[in-house]
Amino acid sequence: MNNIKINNSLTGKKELFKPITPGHIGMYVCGPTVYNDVHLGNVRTFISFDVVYRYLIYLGYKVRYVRNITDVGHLLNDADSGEDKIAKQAKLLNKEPMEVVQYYTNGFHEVMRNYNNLSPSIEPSATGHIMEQIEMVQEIISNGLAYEVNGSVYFDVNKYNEHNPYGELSGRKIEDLLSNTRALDGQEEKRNPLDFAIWKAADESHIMQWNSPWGKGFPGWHLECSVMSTKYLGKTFDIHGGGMDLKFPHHECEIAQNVGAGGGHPVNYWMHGNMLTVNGQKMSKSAGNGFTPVQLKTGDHPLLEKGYSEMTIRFFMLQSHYGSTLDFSNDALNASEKGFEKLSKAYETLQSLTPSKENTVDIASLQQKCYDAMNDDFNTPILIAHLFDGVKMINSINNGKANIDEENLNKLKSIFNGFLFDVLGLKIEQNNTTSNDISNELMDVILEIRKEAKKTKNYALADHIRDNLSALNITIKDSKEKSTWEIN
RNA sequence: GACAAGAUGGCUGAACGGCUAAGGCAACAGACUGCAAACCUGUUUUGUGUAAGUUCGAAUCUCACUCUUGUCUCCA
Repeated sequence: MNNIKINNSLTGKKELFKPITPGHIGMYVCGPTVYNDVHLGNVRTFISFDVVYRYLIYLGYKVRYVRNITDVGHLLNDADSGEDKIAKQAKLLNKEPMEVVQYYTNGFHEVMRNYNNLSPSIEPSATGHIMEQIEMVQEIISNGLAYEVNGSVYFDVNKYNEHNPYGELSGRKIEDLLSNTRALDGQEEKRNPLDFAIWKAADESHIMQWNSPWGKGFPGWHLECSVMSTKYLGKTFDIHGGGMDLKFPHHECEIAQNVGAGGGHPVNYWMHGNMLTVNGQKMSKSAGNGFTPVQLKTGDHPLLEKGYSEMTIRFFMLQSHYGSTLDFSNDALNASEKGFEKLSKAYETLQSLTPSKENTVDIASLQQKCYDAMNDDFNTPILIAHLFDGVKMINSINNGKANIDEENLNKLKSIFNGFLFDVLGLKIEQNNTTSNDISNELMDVILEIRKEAKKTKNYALADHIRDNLSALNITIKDSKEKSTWEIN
């Protein structure tokens, strides 16, 4: 079996991965809050963990992958006293909260599909687990780690910290946190500024609320992940993923809640994906520098020179390691577009290669390198570099400069199918030549005329066609068999 | 301010003490072409923020400095 190493954010070290139950893996990833469109930064995180999921499956593990939908409980303003995000958007749009939730959940799923992410095994929603959340609040209270004030329940961080290291994940010390706490409104109910709401009382103006032992209210944001991961993966599970920006306070609170409810430390390996930046700044909803997937596809954004396909973007993201920041720029995307084209073309060439008797390429070693790359903390950029070694082999064989026998050819095909498609989740995009709309038919006519002109050595006409099409942003690409075209 | 991550060639981005610092893009040359483009092949002498230290050996470890980013309030 393969030895996978994972950079564990809890310890800050690269550790050998050992599942709790051999052959089975439980993985939880914090999903989106469905109150508006996802942006590219969100997409990056989900692609990163999609590849983790895909690789573990590829190795033969049975993986239960849980990714939640947050549809309540995300407070908008400071100090746990603001409005619920979903409820606010519902008021603005004059819709039922669940209507908002459904709309953006659908949109999220569509984006995930377009980027070729696999569906998680379970995608639970916070509103579907209100009872379980109430139960966990009760457990925490009964363990003396939470207190109720005016119908709200707060987690007692100081008390927790007496026996447990609050801040262990993010490397913070409680004294530092205390000394740096800002004075905020709406904290008068808390005994300590670090305390956080696990249940929040709702007045009548709140349009999302449920009955509870403490009156009408709604669950705190951090609670749902603790509850749902426990319910579906057990009190301790293998991998917990999420964006770097969730490390504190969200994941820190999650640990505290699980421990506080008597479950012990919930996660063996914490994985955090790094941020996508734009001109060096974090892409975020609040900064307003986020591209929606649609804008990226069409290029309809001031910072974009043109549109890019989903697979170009997926490839672009996988060319960096999930733990590193990745800076988004037109140059970088153009480079990825070219690179992915080259890879796609080589894949098509691979299908047409014919085996020979002798063999001059080392496919076994290539395959081992691919596994090694992924085993080393899911190092997709290295894997891609090795696949480009494969591209060079494919082209050499195609040019007659190298030979491959049947056994190795089959192995090479399985490497590309396995790592390119199954693991990296890329797919070859079809050109516009297969569809049969009118412009394709017109272009066929034009290219046929040009072909005739070349045949009769009427180069003036052939060049005239090429130049005038070029003026329309249409590029003709000649090859030995036929000419193709594309719009720039 | 506290804590965390980081600074690698023209751009992007790997490496986690040990052969010529990966790969992609760009540039240049060749091959192909009627000529180009595309595809293919090859090449790209000064590149690891600054200054010290540990070591036989440092991009990698230690110290200082400069700068960047993130978290500390909702965010993947």
